[in-house]
Amino acid sequence: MNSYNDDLEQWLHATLLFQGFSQIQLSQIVQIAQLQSWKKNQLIFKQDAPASGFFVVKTGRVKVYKVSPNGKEQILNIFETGDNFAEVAALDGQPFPASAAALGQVELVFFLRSDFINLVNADPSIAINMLISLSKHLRHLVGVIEDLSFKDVPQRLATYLLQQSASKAEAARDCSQLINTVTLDLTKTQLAAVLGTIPATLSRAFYRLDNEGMIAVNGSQVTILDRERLQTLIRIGDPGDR
Amino acid sequence: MNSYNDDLEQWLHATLLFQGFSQIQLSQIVQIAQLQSWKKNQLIFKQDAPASGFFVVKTGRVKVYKVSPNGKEQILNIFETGDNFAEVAALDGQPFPASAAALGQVELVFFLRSDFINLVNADPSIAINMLISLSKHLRHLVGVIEDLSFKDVPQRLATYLLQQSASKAEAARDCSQLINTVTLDLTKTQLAAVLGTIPATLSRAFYRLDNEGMIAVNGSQVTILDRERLQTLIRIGDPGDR
DNA sequence: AAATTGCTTTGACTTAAGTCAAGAAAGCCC
DNA sequence: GGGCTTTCTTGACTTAAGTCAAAGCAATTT
Repeated sequence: MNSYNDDLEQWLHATLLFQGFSQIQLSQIVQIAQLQSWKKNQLIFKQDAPASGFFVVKTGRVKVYKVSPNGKEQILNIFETGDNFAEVAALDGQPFPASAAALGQVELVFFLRSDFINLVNADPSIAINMLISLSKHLRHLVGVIEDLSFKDVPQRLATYLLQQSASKAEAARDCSQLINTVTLDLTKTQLAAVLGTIPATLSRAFYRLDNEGMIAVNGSQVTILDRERLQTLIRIGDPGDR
Repeated sequence: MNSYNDDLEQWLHATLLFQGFSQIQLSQIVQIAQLQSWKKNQLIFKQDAPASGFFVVKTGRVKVYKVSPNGKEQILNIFETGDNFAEVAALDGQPFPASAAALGQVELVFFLRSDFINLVNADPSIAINMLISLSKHLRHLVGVIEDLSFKDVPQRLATYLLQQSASKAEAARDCSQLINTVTLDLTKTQLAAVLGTIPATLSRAFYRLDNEGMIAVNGSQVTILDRERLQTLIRIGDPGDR
């Protein structure tokens, strides 16, 4: 009950997972919360390892990913401040279905599975927000499947850029201009793993969209030059001459 | 409170979603349950339509799938007796992320979103089983992504056949022999849609595994001749001469 | 049983994308 | 800033898998 815990309580109250919770509930949650600190590229948990619990991102970003026997990496999701991840493992007690690693310096709030299960059994209403959270993750994965199954790499890239642009536009109410420049917050190797491809192929996809005048690439700065054509590319397929 | 409802109550009690529920809870649930009957190939709900509620399969099978702008179909999951689906839409109220259709004559138990939300608010413990259910669906989708991202079509087919064989072996305690014959309970066109490919490509994958002596195909009867090689095919890639 | 319909296989072709490797660019550390 | 490492791009090549279309089967109906 020190001010440190009060801070954490305040902070957790602002997350999607714990919003709307009562003071009593929050204080119970804080009591089982454990703060963790991870350095860049550290492995947070590994695929098939026994599930210990779940996490909320305090600061930094985390990638959740799978690695194939051949070494190809597929990033399933990237979690940022306020997001929670690995609830699945905390709920059903099965091993982690994927691995997680810190994309940079990361602070996490960790909840041990057994502690959390006790809490939910004592007060099931705690579980309700988690349903919403799981639903969101499920929808995201459906989107990933859609991309992998239906779209070629340039289409996936176009989809990604428009999504980034949209979420950036939503975050800041900067009108028109800035919305059209997306600053990639991943290396292109990481972006390739998000889009289910490899760096060489992603590089060629950037080249194509740039070459056809839909975007202008300058390092990690990508300017959207022709939203329309990017959108029709995603819907219909190749519009340009080749 | 007639015998009809009693039957439904009994039946629901045996499903994963409602197991462990009290008599009181079950009777509340039965009160909001609606029985639905669908004919083969009927559309149960359509992608992007407003979410009305969720379903439990009483009899028959249902496919949940997406269709690309080009008309390619990707089946996300096939649900059988006792399974529930579309909980996501019932929980977050967002539109359905995919479509669902009856694979044959189907009986469903339908729960209207608003009815169910009321029930959960009144008694949050009802939500706990749903967490497990969502976790299962999430894990399944991760598996689909893994297949699409890492495996070629013969590998996905091998994976499917071994899974079917394993689940068949689990269902019946028939030893050795019968486990090695899998009867496809989908048309090959549907199986192609499950595996994220098209009939022509699936046909060639069957040919390859057959030709290399790993399986013997005879219509919808597939006999597993060499489990070992199927397994190494999935892990490492191509073992045979070509 | 003939006929319509739908499912499956096959063939020839095209194309997207992975592989491997080398060079270019960018970032980082003393 | 030089040297180191990592990331990114490009080229030449290979291969998996989609496309289109035709033919072969199967199943169902009348």
